[in-house]
Amino acid sequence: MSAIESAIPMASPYLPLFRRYLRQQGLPVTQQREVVADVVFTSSGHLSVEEIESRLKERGERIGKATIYRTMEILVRSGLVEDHDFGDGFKRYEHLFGHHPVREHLICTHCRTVTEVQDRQVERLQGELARRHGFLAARHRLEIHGLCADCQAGGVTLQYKGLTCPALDVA
Amino acid sequence: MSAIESAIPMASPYLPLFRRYLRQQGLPVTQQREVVADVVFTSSGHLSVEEIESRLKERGERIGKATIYRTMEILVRSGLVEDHDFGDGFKRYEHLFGHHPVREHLICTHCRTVTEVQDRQVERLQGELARRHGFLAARHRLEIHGLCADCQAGGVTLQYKGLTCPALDVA
DNA sequence: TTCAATGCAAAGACTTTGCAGATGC
DNA sequence: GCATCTGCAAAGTCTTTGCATTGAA
Repeated sequence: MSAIESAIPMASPYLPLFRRYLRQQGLPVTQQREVVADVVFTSSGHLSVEEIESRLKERGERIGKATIYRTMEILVRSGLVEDHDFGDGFKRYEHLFGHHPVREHLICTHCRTVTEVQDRQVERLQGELARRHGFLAARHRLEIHGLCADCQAGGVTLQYKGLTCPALDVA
Repeated sequence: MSAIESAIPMASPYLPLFRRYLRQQGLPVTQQREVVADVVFTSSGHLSVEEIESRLKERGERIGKATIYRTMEILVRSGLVEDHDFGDGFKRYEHLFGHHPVREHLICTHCRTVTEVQDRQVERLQGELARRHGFLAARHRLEIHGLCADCQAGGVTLQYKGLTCPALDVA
């Protein structure tokens, strides 16, 4: 192995894909881009930029936030990574290897844990709704908000703080 | 009509609900809260704070942004208004009167138009997925991203900019 | 009168941008 | 070598917070 091909020990087997994408686009394959991509490719779950940054630090890499943001933009554009917005006020990123793209999420409103769920029916539903509106569907995202099993077991209850039946009860 | 009951001309018939909620919670019913709520109740679609602010200016109201944010928080808590995050980098608000809560959205990736869609199947699916994971579902949100009919007619095409088949094509 | 809300401006959190120096090709 | 990237810091955007003043009850 040459130094160029194995600059990163235990690099993700998917890293070459990103290299190829960069070359296809005429973009330089820099060390920073490779390391950032590798962190994302070798992590599971939904990473925030802050989490990516701290994993880089664990590896002894000192890469500026701006570079991380710029690299994430390219990764998303490449189709190798997807970004999510769960309403935390910042984006989260997830690589698309190793499983069918899962876009169904159970989000706990109490502990903010996000659980991935797989279901083929949503795919079908997406097609049906899109067709009905002349819409060309590319991807979907289903979020179900509520309480996870752990929080329920911990005694947390789901309280609806609003009015019981607004429309029927004009005083 | 007393001045108190009709401070706002052509006020939304739902305004009294918000007044009642405030009293229930022991919160003062202020002019600002009423006007902000009325703007939201009498508008359709998904309003950003900036849009709310400009509609207030059109009415000749001069209400600080902080007050708008604080009022929106209460409105969401009251259950009369729902907040959305379509990934624009800011929240949007929608009152829940006049129709079933619609949480299915077709989002055009080109012109960013959001179309509401109604479908009962999603409700059923939510229950099913939640049950399967011991999750207590409160609400859901289904976003389908793609190209709207108008943009398609306008010649916009949905291009996948990434690699054709990443996992099978490691070079 | 008394407690809370308002409005302003400052601070905060996340993200983007500008530019001098470094690096890929 | 030339174009592009990187890293830092500054700026930008949306949102929250602190505090003196105003207002509801």
